[in-house]
Amino acid sequence: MSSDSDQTRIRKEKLTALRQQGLAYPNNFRPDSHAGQLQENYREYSAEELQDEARSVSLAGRLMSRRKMGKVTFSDFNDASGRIQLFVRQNTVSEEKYGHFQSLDIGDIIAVTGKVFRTRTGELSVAVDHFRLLTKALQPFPEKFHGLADQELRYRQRYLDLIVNDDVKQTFRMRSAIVRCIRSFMDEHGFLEVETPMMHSIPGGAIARPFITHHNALALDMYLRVAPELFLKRLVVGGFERVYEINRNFRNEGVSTQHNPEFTMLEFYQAYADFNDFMSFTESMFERLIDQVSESSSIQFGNYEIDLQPPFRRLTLKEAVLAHNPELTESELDQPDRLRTYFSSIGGEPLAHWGAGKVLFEIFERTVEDKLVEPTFITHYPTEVSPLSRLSDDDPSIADRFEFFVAGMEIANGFSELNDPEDQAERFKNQIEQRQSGDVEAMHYDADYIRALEYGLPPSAGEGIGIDRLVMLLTNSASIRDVILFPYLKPIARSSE
RNA sequence: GGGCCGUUAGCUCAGUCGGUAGAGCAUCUGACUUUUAAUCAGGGUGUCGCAGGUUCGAUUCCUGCACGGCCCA
Repeated sequence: MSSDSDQTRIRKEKLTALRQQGLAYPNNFRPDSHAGQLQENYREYSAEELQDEARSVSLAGRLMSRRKMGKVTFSDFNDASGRIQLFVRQNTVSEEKYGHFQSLDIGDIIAVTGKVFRTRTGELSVAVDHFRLLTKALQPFPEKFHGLADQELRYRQRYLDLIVNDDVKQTFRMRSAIVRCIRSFMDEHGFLEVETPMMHSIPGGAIARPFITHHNALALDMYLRVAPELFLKRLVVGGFERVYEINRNFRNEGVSTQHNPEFTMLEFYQAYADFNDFMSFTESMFERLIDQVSESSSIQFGNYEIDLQPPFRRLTLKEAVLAHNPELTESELDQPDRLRTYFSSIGGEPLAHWGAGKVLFEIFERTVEDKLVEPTFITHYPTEVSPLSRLSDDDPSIADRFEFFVAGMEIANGFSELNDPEDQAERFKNQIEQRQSGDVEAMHYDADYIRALEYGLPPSAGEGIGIDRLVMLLTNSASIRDVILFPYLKPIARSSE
C-alpha cells in the first residue's frame, strides 16, 4: 500500500498534526518582497546603514537548508526571484516557535517577516520575527550540494529540477525572452499573429509522418498537424499580407537530442516577397536576437565558438555537396545513376522511385548538414524535395528555397511560395505517387488548398524557424530536452499502482 | 534501427575476483546564540531496474526485457 520512505512518513505525521491543529493549507498570506529584489536593493548597504533602515519585510518561499548553531539557526530561503539567508534566533521568536522552526523540513513553503540586516560575515539576511508554514513538503528533497543530477529524473520531475537547479530556470527564462523578442520583431514588421488548426483532416505543409487521433462524436480520424503552412497561405489568399504563427507541430518520428515529437515552430508568410528577401529578413532577426537576448554575437555552443553576426555565408546545395564529397565532380551531380552508386557507397539505400534530386538531397543530409557549424544559408534545393516551393526562373529542377544551418542543426527553412495551382496540383499528385510507393512521409492531396490557390495567392515567401533548436543554440544546450520543459519520455512500466 | 555505457538508501556515488551491502548529504537523538557544503557525538535506512538461467548460494556471472545517457545510421 504505502511505499513511503521513512522521511516521507515523518513528514506526513507532521502534516497530520497540523491538520489536527486546524488550517494545514492556509492561503491568506501576501508577501511584500522578494529575495532577489532585496539582494538587489541592499547590495550596497553596510551593516550600519541597514540597522538605521530597520526595514521589515515579508517573504514567501521555500526553506532549502538549515544550519543550526544552538539557539540560533541560519537557513537558505528561495523564492521565484532568488535566494536570501534567514536568521532565526530563539530569543526573538520565543522558545516554542524556535522549536517549531526546527520541526520544519527542507522544501517546506513558509512565510516569514523580519528585518533585513547583514551578518558578521557580511551576508545580507532576514532576521526573522515571525514565520508560518504555508505548505508542507512531504517528499524528501535532493541533496544540497550535488542536487538532482540524474538526467532522467530531471526531465520526468521537472518541477524538482526547477527547484533545485538554478540554471534550468535561467534557460527557460531565456527561452521566454527569445520568443518575446521574436514576437515583437514580427509585430514591428507588420506581421499579424494568427492561430490555425492543430487538428487536421488532411495533414499537410511538410514532408513528415503525422500522428493520427480520432474524433468520437464525428467518427472521424484526425491528424495532429505537421505544419501550419497550408492554412497560413490560405490566410494570405484571404488578404492578410503578412501573417505568423508560433506554435506546436507534431511529427511521428524518432526521438533524439534534436527531435521531440512535439516542437515549436515560428512560421511566417509575406506577400510580394521572395526567398532572397527572407534570407535578409532572417539575418535581421538574428541581429535583433543577439542584440536583445544574447550578451554578444559570439556564442559558445558545445566545443564550438560561433559568430552569429550577419551577414551569413550562402552556398548552393551542390557547392556544399562538392565541398564535402571530393569523390564527386560537378557534372556527376546531374547523373542519377552516378549519384545512386555514390549514395550506396556511403552507406545509403536509395529507393527505386527516387529521382536525382532526392538522391542529391539525401547525400547532402548525410555528408554535409552536421558540418555546417558556421551560420550558413544553403540554396538551390531540388524541386523534387520541395513540393510547395516556387520553381527557379532559371532552372525548373531547382526550387527558390533555402535552409539555414548553425552548429550542424537545421534552424530554418524558407522559400518563395508556389502559387501556380496547376503546378501545385501536379506536385500533390507526385506526392501521392510517393505515398503509394510506400513513403509514409509524403504529402496528401489537399483539394481545398488547390482551390484557395485558384482564387489567387499573391507571389509570396514563407519561412519556418525551429524555436527549440534556436533556443538550444542561444542557451548552449546540448539536447532539445534541455529547452523543453516537459520533453517526451517513454512511460515507465509499472506492475501496479 | 545498430553499438557502447548506466540503473545500488530520499539525493550524489563507492563496492562485492559469487557468501544478503557502504560513504557523504538528507533524516532521527543530543551539544552548540553569526553559520556558509557549519561543526561535534550517536542511531535507523535498501525488491542492489525487472524477469529468467547457472550455482549449495546471485546485488555480483550469463540471457532477455524496460528506462535513460552517449555515439553511429
